[in-house]
Amino acid sequence: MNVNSLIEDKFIMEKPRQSLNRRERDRLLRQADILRAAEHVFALKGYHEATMQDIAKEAQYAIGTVYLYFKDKDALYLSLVEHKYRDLLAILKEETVKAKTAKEKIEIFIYETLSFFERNQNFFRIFVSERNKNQEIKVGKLRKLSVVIQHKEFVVELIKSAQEQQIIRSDFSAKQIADILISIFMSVVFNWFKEGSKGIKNLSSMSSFILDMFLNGAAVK
Amino acid sequence: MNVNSLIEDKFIMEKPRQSLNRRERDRLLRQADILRAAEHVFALKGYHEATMQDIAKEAQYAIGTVYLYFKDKDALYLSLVEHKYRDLLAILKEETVKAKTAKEKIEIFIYETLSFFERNQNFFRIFVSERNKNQEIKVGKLRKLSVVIQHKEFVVELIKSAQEQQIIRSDFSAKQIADILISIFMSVVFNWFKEGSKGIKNLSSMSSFILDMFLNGAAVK
Amino acid sequence: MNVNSLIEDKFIMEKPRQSLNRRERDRLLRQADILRAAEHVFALKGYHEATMQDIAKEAQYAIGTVYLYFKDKDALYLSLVEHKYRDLLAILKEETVKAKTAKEKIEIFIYETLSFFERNQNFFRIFVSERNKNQEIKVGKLRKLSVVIQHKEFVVELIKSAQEQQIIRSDFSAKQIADILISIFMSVVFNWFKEGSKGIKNLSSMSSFILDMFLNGAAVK
Amino acid sequence: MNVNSLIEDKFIMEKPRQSLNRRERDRLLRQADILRAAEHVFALKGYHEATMQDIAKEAQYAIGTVYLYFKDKDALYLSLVEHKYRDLLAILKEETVKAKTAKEKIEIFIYETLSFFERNQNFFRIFVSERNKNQEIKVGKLRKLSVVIQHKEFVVELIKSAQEQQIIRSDFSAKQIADILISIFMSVVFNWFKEGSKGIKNLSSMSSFILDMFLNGAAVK
DNA sequence: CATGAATGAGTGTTCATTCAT
DNA sequence: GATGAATGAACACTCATTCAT
Repeated sequence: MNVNSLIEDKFIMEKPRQSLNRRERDRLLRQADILRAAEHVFALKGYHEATMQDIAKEAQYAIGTVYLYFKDKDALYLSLVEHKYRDLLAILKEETVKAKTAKEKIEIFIYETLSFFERNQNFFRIFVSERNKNQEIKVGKLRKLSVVIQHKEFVVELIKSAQEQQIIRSDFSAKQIADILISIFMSVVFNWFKEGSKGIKNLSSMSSFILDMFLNGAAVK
Repeated sequence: MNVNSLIEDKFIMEKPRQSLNRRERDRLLRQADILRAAEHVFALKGYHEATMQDIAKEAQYAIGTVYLYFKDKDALYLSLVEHKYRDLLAILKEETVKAKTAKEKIEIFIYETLSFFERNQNFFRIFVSERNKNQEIKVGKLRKLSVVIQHKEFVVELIKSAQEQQIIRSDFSAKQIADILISIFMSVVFNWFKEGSKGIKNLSSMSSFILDMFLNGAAVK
Repeated sequence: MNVNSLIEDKFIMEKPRQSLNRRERDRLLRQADILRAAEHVFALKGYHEATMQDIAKEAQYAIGTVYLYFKDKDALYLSLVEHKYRDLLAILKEETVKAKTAKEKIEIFIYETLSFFERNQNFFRIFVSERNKNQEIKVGKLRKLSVVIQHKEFVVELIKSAQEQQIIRSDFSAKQIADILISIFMSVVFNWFKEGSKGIKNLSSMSSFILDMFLNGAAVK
Repeated sequence: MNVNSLIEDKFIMEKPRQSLNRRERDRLLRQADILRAAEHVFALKGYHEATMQDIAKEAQYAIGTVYLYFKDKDALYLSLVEHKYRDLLAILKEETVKAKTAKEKIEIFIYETLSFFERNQNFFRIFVSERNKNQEIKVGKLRKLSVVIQHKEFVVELIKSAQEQQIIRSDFSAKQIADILISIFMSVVFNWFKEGSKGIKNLSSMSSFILDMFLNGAAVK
């Protein structure tokens, strides 16, 4: 968990009084500890099998402490997902602005997301578990998390501009095509992790496989 | 739940004594009731949030009765998934043999699966939930359910023969491509259901969208 | 389970109408079947672990049938104990009358009881389990079972007459001494069964061991 | 439940830091509460009829609290029996060493055990219930509880040394004779409790009755 | 009468959450 | 603020008993 993204949470851009900052910084440090532990445990066991006790132990805090930082299990989970998405989104935005063409942007999007998940395998499991979940009433709030929506919109915008640049076909909506891009992406990453050590394909070759399949499809040309 | 598939379970090809059949048929009818209820509840709440009580109530049986037909929650869940997959697989096999070319087979595969999920929206949620789940130790047995494997193999074989017929590119493995086909498929169906009533695209147009994206990709040609 | 003792239950000494007798005899036969099964299962698993299903299966009847003959699990259990005690008591009375002296009667009592338990090892487990149980509210009714009381009284009478004949000391009550006799007896039989095959002492030698310890005690003379 | 015996569990012979001791002592206090409640309830209802809820209520704790101290019902039961036996055994060892002759030791053994059960009537019921139980698979582990075995061995050693000192006859094994001593003992205590208030014999007279019957038997000399 | 499917109260156990220290 | 013991609602599952066939 990137502490920076936590600090941003607060938008404390007021003049930083030292004593408050110290307190605040400590708080964020602990929050990050707990989120790190939660990520590990949720990835390992899934939402329901993971207990708050597990997470507290992994974080090396008492269970009561966890509740000091997160109102309940749900909030912890949601916060975890939110921060991760925020981190990912920050990277994507930062890197894609460098590119000129929409195609380059898509390439960068794929490469950077791949690389993000490589560094965050635990989160990938959670990410995958969460896509597609409309059930689980409580956790369902996820879909409304603004970062998740922002991430989705980011991809849609990517496709939209590619459509404008005549790189992506325009006979289907950007949203539909964006979903398909993400789907293909997830499928590839999923297999990558499942195969584990043996595959160890490098990121570049995987990137180009995804891009190729996405752009050109499976048919013989 | 299709009662036929339940009845097939028994391979009762012996001379059908009426009295025995009656008992047996009753049993299967009730089993189907419960599976139907389970499908509904699991789809609505997911595996963990669904309680045996919920399912019993939905099926209008007492809790004990459910246990008369399924040894535990896990067995009920597994049985549900297994039967659904079996139904789907039976349809797919039956319909694809009619086709001559591999391309036709893929078309039929898409159309029939689409149509199956249209009739089994509840199961679709479960299906989606299950793909991607490596955690959840017990439920994890699912991946080993032979019908699930058979279904996967069926799709791989479909791709393989399309590769042999030079319809699908051969620079990637049939398995990789099969995964992508299923991914695209799932993504489309997922959105279809999410949009609910408003979209109501017809099956044929959706089929051709999936096929188009799968074969030709998203790039402008 | 001795069918005779079951028949006695009814004290039907009225003129035996044939049709009724037939019905009645059938009924007793089934009752005996079930009691036999219950004896086996209760001995194996104990009262609580034994299920009515277990017993029905062992008896090769449907569960409903068991309830046709015994009002509930408790009644079945009680009936079992009662019949066994009745059988034992009948034997003891029949055999001890043959003896002249009180000492002979005691010898016969020991020998016959030993021999009864040899033939009814299953019942012995139940018998042992039951002695000493005041807890288990429901089963506690046992202590009031008249046969159990009769059996106890029989032993007390045995001791009493031995006291009158100056064979047994009179400085303690017959009841106290009777309890001790039974205790010693149970302890020996318990070990006999526990040791199982290896010990295989014969009945006579065990009888005399019990009698010796009971009469002369453990002290060196 | 004697808190001392619980504290001994820990063999805390390290320098007793106060803070640690406090926590630990609290824990043992609560454990003792629960064991006390369990003793009461198990004695009253027996193992199976006693519910964890009953015990929790008796102990005035919530059900979850009981599980904080004992992993399951079985563990609670076993722990109870173990602690009681340990207490008894400690007393017996402590008191019998004071005696010189084997006969004195036996006298002390009888007197102290009598006195222990007078203070632990509830446990006596459990003790009696447990002797004689070979069935009940789980609870059957009891027989292997080392304290139970140690207690038995203690009595056997008592008899053995009495045999060596020519006080107890040697024509039967110490084990056989030990069993008989315990049997007689149990029988007397059992009646003592059953008669309840009216009997109120004093311990000394009961001791000598047991010893007399055990050593000299029931025969007129 | 015999059957055994159906019932649902009751049990052991877990775990998110609270709160006194 | 930090702790973790205490709580009790909730769940999966069992089994004695009933009753329609």
